[in-house]
Amino acid sequence: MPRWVLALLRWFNTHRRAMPWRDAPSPYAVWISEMMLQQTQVETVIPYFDRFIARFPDVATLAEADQDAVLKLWEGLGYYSRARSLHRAAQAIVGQHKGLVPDRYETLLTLPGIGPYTAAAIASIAFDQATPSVDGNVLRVMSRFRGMRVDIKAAGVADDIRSYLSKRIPRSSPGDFNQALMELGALVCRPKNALCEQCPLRPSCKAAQQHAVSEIPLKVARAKVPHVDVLALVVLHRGRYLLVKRKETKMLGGLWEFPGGKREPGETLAAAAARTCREASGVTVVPVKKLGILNHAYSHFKITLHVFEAARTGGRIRGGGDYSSCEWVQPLALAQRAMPITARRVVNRWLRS
DNA sequence: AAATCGGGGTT
DNA sequence: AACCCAGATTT
Repeated sequence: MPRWVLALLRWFNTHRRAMPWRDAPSPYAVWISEMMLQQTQVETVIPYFDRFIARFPDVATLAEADQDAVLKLWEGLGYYSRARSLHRAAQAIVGQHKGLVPDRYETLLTLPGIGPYTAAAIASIAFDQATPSVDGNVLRVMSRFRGMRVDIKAAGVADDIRSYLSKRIPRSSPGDFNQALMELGALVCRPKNALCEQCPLRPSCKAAQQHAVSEIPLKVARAKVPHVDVLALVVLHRGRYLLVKRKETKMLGGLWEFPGGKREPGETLAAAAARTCREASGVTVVPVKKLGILNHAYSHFKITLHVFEAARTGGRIRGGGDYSSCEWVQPLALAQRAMPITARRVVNRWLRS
């Protein structure tokens, strides 16, 4: 075993953060936590994890739940395909794996939402399989450690590091080894302002030796994200609000929001309001009053959401565009619907006073 | 290989 | 405002 591996494990023993899924690490808890942790910081996940485990304590409970209930507990966490995949995987585990989370890397890979990172994390942490889990932290830590002046998002880099680590991951505590590398990336070998003087890997770190820690990994310019104006219509009719449900295959799939859509070039806000509401829900409206605007940034575009109060003039509810279905919902029932953060903010800002 | 898919924390 | 986060899936 290389000397740095032992130094890393010793460091982890004294610096590991407390996390609820580390208290009683059942395979189910490890799986749920790893799904939530994809592209999401530890501190953000903790309250979601606690609520999720309390509501869905085991695989069978999750498999039997309605997707709406699963999405509701995911509300605000983002990347909602993770929740839909998690739900489908639970049903696959019940139907094809006797209700037990698979213990082999290759089997885990066959489940929805589980890729190379998550399969390795579950296999190592829950089942002591010596498979390296390579996430963004590990890519940064190891690219620095080995002095790799590369774009860590480029093809083949993860495979290279996975291969490198597979020859060095200890058979005795592979889960701790994987978690230690990630913990080190989060606490010490940070993207900016790395704390090299605290690092157990410093004696062998190529980037530290070359005074190049701030230059590795290579930073690559990102494409600028476009901006679009989006309409949202708050339609109150006979004491109920009009909501539309987004198609599963679309962004924010399975979530409920106020009808609306993108404004086309040259289109007035009022015209766009009427058109997008009709196309999304089948209900025709006239905007009555502008409630306000919300700005929001997604991964690959930014929006300004123009929120209008509108009055129904005709039409009947139906799905359309990005939307699969449509309902009139009582005000008190709005809280139970899983909504994207923008729609939830509309409720909290303009429907509560 | 590149694009898609959220929301929030950090700098 | 840019970058990043215990990535996976689709195009």
